[in-house]
Order: sequence, then C-alpha cells, then structure tokens
Amino acid sequence: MPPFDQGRARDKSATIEMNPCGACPVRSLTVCAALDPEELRRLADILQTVRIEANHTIFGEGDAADALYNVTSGTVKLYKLLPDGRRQITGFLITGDFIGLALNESYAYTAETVTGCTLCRFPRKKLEALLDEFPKMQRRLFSMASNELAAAQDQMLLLGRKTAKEKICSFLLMLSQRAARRGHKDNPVHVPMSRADIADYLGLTTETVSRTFTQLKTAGIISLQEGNKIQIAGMDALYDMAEGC
Amino acid sequence: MPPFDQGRARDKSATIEMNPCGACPVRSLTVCAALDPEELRRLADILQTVRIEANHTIFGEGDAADALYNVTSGTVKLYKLLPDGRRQITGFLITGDFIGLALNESYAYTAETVTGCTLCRFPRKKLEALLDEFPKMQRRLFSMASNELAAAQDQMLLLGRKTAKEKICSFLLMLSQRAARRGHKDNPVHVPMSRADIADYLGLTTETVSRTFTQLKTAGIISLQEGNKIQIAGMDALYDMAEGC
DNA sequence: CGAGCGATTGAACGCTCTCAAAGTGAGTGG
DNA sequence: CCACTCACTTTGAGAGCGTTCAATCGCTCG
Repeated sequence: MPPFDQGRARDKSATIEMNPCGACPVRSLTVCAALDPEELRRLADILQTVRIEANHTIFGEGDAADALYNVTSGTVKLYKLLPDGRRQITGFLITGDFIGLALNESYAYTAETVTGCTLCRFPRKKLEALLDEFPKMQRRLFSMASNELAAAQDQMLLLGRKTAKEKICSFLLMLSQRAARRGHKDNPVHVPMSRADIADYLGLTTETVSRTFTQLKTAGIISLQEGNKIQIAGMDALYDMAEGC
Repeated sequence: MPPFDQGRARDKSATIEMNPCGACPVRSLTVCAALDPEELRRLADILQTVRIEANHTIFGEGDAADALYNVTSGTVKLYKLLPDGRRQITGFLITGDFIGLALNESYAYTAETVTGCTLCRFPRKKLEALLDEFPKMQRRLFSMASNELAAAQDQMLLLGRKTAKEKICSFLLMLSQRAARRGHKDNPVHVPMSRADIADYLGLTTETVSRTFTQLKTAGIISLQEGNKIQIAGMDALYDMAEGC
C-alpha cells in the first residue's frame, strides 16, 4: 500500500483539484454545515480536494500532523499497530466524517483508504487560525468530537465485554444505522471492508468473523448479496443478539 | 450504592459548599486554567462544590444530563452495562478530569465514586451559555475532548488486541504516568480501585487480574504495598511487557 | 469472636485462536 | 476461450488463554 504523497499530483493513485464549497453535496453532513457563504469561501481558500484510490495510505502513525481531512466520499479506516504487528482498527470513516479530531503534534494512528475516496484536505495551521475566527465551526468540531467519544465508549463495551456473535451483530447494525443517518440505504447494508479489516475492528480473527457470518446466514438472519452487500432479514433478532438478549 | 441526590445537602453521603475558584488548588490542571479572574468569577457564580463519599452514584446511564462535573479530588469511574449485567468501565477519572465531554440529552454512562470525591458541579444550560461567551474555555474543552479521544483509541487497542499480562502492565503504566502529570508520586502507584473494577476496565475477570498481579509479583516486577499502593521495581520490563516485546 | 466482603488460588471447561487446506472469484496472458 | 495466478474467504481440527465454578484466605467492622 504505497503512501499518498501530496506533492505528486500526477501520481495515478491521487489527484488534486480545486472546488468551491458552495456546491458541495455533503456539506450539510459535516463541519461546514454551520458556516455562512462568506465563511465557506474563506474555508474553500485553504482546502484542496483530493482523490485517492482504494488501499492507499493517507498518513501514517507518527507522521507530523500537518493536515486534517474531511471525507466527502468513500470509506477510510484508522488503525494503530503493536510492535509485533497486531492491529486495532479504531474506526471506519465515511462521507461527512472528519479525520483528525484527536490530534497532537503527530498522528496517533494510520489512515488508509478502504475504497476509492474523495477528501477535503485542510492544512492544520491555516485551519486552526480559521477556527479562532469562526467560533461556530469550533463549536461544531467540539460537538463532532463529543459524538466520536460516545461512539468510542460504545466500542469499548463491545471490545471488552461482547461475544463474537454480539460483536458482528453490533457491527452490522452500526453500519446500517450510520448509512441511514447519511441518507444512504440502510438495508441491504454496504460492507466494503475485508474480513481482515472487520476482524481487526472487532478484536477477532478473520476466521471467527467468517464463521460467525456463516452462522447468521444459516440462522436466516442475514444473507450475503452481490457487491459487498448484506441483506438483514431479521432486524429485530439482530438487535437482540447485539446485546445478548 | 445509593444515588447522590443533589437536593439533600444534609445527606451524609454528599455535602454542598460554595467556594471561590480563585483559590482552587487544581485550577491549573483543568478547564479553568485558561480563564482570567473576571471569567473565573462568572464561572464560580454558576458552580457548586460537592463532596461525595466512596461508592456512591453521581448519575446513572439514561438520566437527563442536566449537569457536568469537574473532579477536584478523588477517583471516579464511568461505566456502561449490558442488559445481562456485564459491565465495561470506560474510564477512571482523577483530579482535573472533566465528566461530560461526551454529552447528549441524557448520560450515556453511569458515574460512580471509587474513593471519596470533591466535584465542581456545573448546571449544563448555564455552562453552555458561558461557553458561548468564553471561546478560550470552549477551545480548552475541545482540546480535552481530543485528548480523551486519543486515550479512548489506546484503550481500544488494549481491549481488542492485548493479552491479560499486557493489559495489566499497560494499566499500571497509565496510572503511573497520569499521576506524574498531575504532580503526584508516580512510584509507588496508588491503585484505589478494586480487582473487579480493574477487570471491568480491562475486559477481564477478577480472577485473571488477581492471577496476573501474582505473576508480576513473582517475577519481581512489582510488589504490593500497604494502602492500595503498588511499587514498580522493573519499570523498563513493565514498558516492554505492555506492548508484548 | 464471628460475619461478610474482597482477594487469592485451584481445577476444569469452552470460546476463540492457530494452523492447515480447500473453495471462490477477479484479473492476466497464452 | 480457457488455464493460471493470486488474494481473499470459507471450512476443519486441535490447542490455548482466559473464563467459570468453587474453595480458601485475610482483613475490616460490628
């Protein structure tokens, strides 16, 4: 997975374009929703729109954190590694999500595309300067960070206390509900990530993920469809199984 | 564990006092650090100082979230429950920590004292109004939320991918480093919480926690002392074991 | 001194992992 | 058009880490 080099705009894996925010179709979903036209223009002045292919690194754990990103299309995964290679995916980000809410001098995680993605890239210094001018935007970011924190606590409950079956059911429901909030179809659910990615997100192995999907399939609760889609037949059963009822 | 009722100031388990923030000894550690004297006075006008005994509930999961808190002394635990009683502690809060960064209409977790605690209680509406006036304070809260988020991601790595021994070592190091940051002694480490609390924080059982402490003791890496203190003999060994080296 | 709670230790079980092999599907080139 | 490769997924068998169940220990408090 070759790194994304911001300097090489002609690299086949990444292209850079300029775009006005006023016409952005996903603005209402994200941090830019709070801004008026004048503020939007100021924001557009500092950002680049970036297109990145699937399975490419956006930035690596430990890199100097000199840019933040907003996902405008596609799916991104964030992960941390242990010295021996064990991996924990801390989140899958989709349209409207912001990369860099938890930020220090350097990135504390690697960001990698799962599918082809379009991102808005904000130079960090310039965005911070803008935040001081636009309290509304700062407030919006704080609110997004609060939601992230709540989601992180849910994920801790999942990782620490749920069984494999409960983890998979919770995962499918999370994808379904999130798709609904973003105005996408919530059933069947689009599941673009690999079994290995799902495993590293849920604290399992690929084998256990695969076996559990088979169990749910056999029980008639889900069915796998073309194009990485999963049809949820028993939504209520899924809810119950996600919490061990 | 009886609930803390804000109305009964004479309840033996909780007392309410008024206190000027200017003299607060822990101000530099927390959200109030950024404020000037005038702003501090405004803040002092809306807060109550609350004293709560050990093992009492501050608020419960699902309660209407009408107050935020700042811990000025003692240790607080936050946890979420599954319907069948399985519990995940999402954090232990100490002096300077803020309760309520992840906030919706209702609390998404229960907050309970581990030791006797002193808290600053902020009515939510009034604090939010103040935040609009004091961008510095909002910025400080955002920065605290960012740090919380980074800590939550570390905890996900721990819960999803670390072994029991690595979890315990990481936990002790976290306590030690945090104590140092707050100006307390970092070795021996003060560990006020029970084995059951540690287990529910690390995604283990009390038996496994106990067994692992015994292993580390036998290996000469730690030794248990009077008053819930743990002496770390092999700090370097502990660092290595926390990441599986 | 006895009750009671938390911590420790022991023994056996089981869920998930590890290791291994076979199946599936997309892309490539002959 | 088909054989081949390669990556990913699925399935199987066995092992191990942490759990469960149970008993004992140790401390605090009435």
